[in-house]
Amino acid sequence: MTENQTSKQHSCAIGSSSASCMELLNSQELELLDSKMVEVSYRKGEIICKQGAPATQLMIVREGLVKIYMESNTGENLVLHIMPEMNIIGLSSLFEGNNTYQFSAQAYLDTRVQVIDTATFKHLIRSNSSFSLKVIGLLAEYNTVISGRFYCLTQKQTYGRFADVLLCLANRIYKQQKFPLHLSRKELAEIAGMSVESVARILTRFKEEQLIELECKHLNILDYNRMFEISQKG
Amino acid sequence: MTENQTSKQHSCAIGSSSASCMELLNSQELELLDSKMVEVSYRKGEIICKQGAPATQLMIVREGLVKIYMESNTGENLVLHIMPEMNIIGLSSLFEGNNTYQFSAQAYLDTRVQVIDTATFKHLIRSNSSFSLKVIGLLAEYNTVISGRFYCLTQKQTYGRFADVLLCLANRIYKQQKFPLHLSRKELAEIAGMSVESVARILTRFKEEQLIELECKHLNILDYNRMFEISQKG
DNA sequence: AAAAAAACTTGATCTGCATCAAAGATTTAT
DNA sequence: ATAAATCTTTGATGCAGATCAAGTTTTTTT
Repeated sequence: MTENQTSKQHSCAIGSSSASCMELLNSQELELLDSKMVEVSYRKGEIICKQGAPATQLMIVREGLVKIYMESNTGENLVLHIMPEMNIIGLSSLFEGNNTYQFSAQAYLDTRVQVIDTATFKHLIRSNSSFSLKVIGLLAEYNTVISGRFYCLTQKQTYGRFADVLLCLANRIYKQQKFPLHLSRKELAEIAGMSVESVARILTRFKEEQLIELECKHLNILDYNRMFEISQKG
Repeated sequence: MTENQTSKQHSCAIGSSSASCMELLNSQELELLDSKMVEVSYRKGEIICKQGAPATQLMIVREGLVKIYMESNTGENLVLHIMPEMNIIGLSSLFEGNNTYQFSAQAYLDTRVQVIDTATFKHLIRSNSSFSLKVIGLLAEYNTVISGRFYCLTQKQTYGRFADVLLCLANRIYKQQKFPLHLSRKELAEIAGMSVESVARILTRFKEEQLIELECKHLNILDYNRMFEISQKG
């Protein structure tokens, strides 16, 4: 399970860098931030922000796991990004002339965010060049994450995509090959861009082939190399 | 053909804002830029940068049209973005720890670019906060463009996707409903994420239904509203 | 603890679109 | 101008994966 392997597969919904850009602020800036910032907690499943709503603020994820997605008229959501702590929701609404959220955000788990208005955030970018460079890095990374998912969902087929999702969970969230599967089949299906039935079929197939083990809601990737192979071939 | 309609359809490969961030530099910074910058011309079809190659420089498109795409092992390319002049190639390779291009770039038309090393570019970001804010805006826009295409190619089906491409060409590139169709069926297919045969079939169908007119390599969108409707329904 | 609801699995069918194939049109080379 | 190569169109076939349907398990409610 080398990081090198992970980086090649361009597919994961989660970025690799920890987005701790707040560390770069000086005490005065931190003070400003503190005075302007509000902390909000969301329960699992609650909507954090809604596509189309006025984007007057950014949200920094401090704890939990957030799904960033686009809503379609058909009711099917397109998951763009999954954000663990230290990521920033709404950065791409920062660009001029764009005053609404392009995406919705929902809590996968109980989540705590810090809300900051865009004006203050822009002020910090202006006043602190290291901070600004870090924000650019963050946006660049979000770009890479979305492009990777784009590639994965359009070029690979179901087994490859699903292998990708499992590897992503193992590598980026739980950081071990055996992990608790909090997500429902429906949520997995949404992330992998396929039907619930396909998820069920692929899981049973993976079990049959001894690729994974699934007991008491814990998933164990038994053969990491073959799983990686499947994710690569598509 | 209102801009409002255009903005709703989240599908176009081309951004709307002109990325003239260079205007924000002062004379000293421009001098630095000039001394460091090299201009390179590419012929139609030539590769400007290659996925996986070391990303030591950025390229500012000054003239022409550039395709940004990911290469897959199957030979099929995924078009992420189409950049007219005043866009910057390689911004998303700016993030720390990422030293290779994630995408390839190829000239659709004869193209002139200005090449600048990332170190100098980062220096400019640090020294000029307006410039840095503009770069953030640009990256945010690229994010939106890619997400829109992601949505379009995964949620809509062939007719909707193809209508989108035609509208994108009309609105963003040629800025009129009748325009020269320089792109081959193969290139159109690549942009719309479908086979060449599907493009041919859809075009004849659109002609039959009097939605478009195609003579002497000029395409005319006869019924903009219905085309828009098709692009929306998917 | 029983009943109701939701989540999951498995098989059967349907369909959008790619692929294959072959003919016609256009461009490029000779 | 003719031949060769490439591009485009149109029809026939095949397939991955969605949808439909029905049964099973798990979770929630009462």
